[in-house]
Amino acid sequence: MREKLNAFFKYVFEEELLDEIAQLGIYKEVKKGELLIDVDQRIEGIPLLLSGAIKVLREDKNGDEMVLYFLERGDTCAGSFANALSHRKCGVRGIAEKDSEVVLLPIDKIDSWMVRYKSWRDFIINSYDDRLNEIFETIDALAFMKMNQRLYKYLTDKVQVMRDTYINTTHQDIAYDLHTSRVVVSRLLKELESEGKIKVMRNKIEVLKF
DNA sequence: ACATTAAGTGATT
DNA sequence: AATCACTTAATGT
Repeated sequence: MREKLNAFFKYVFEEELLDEIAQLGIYKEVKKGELLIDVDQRIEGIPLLLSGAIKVLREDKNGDEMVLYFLERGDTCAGSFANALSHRKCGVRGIAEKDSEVVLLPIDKIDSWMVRYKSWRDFIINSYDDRLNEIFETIDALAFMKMNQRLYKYLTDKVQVMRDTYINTTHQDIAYDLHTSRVVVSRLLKELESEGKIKVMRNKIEVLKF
């Protein structure tokens, strides 16, 4: 556990803090497609992402959903931090986009770490800033971008997060993530293909330009 | 061979 | 850009 932490956090956190995390954190593997957190679920701990990728979605009462952003290794869901402290419920759903490893940090500790470790404070504040900026990006995409641009952004983001130019997914699943219909996705994908940006296959898309 | 699921298409709003 | 209604293609059993 300590080695896994060192891999990404060696120069992020102080030694003692790393020791505490290794000692108190609960290591958890989340397989692709599994739920890490769900809407209205009580936060059991702050997740530190060691490897993999988590897709974070917003869901409304009708069950309609939309992707907000992806978390990568070294990220944490800062929103869960405030929620955890105030014992509020979570407003988003987190699903593993691929097999991932997380460390769940106990709620009572993260508070005291704030005053004891500068690196922890910085980490949390940075995390907030990162998440906020990502949400701004998605708001911009929603408000100002046409569906074809949004689709392309989605694909290139996914390439980034998955570190693979091949995306295994169906048109329908993309439609759910962008909150549109499958027919539209199919047509726009074909458009992007004719522009030479991607190549579409059954259950698979290759992103050529990104 | 048949059923199921993914993807393509034309027309309509 | 969404929806409908339908076709075609790929895949599993």
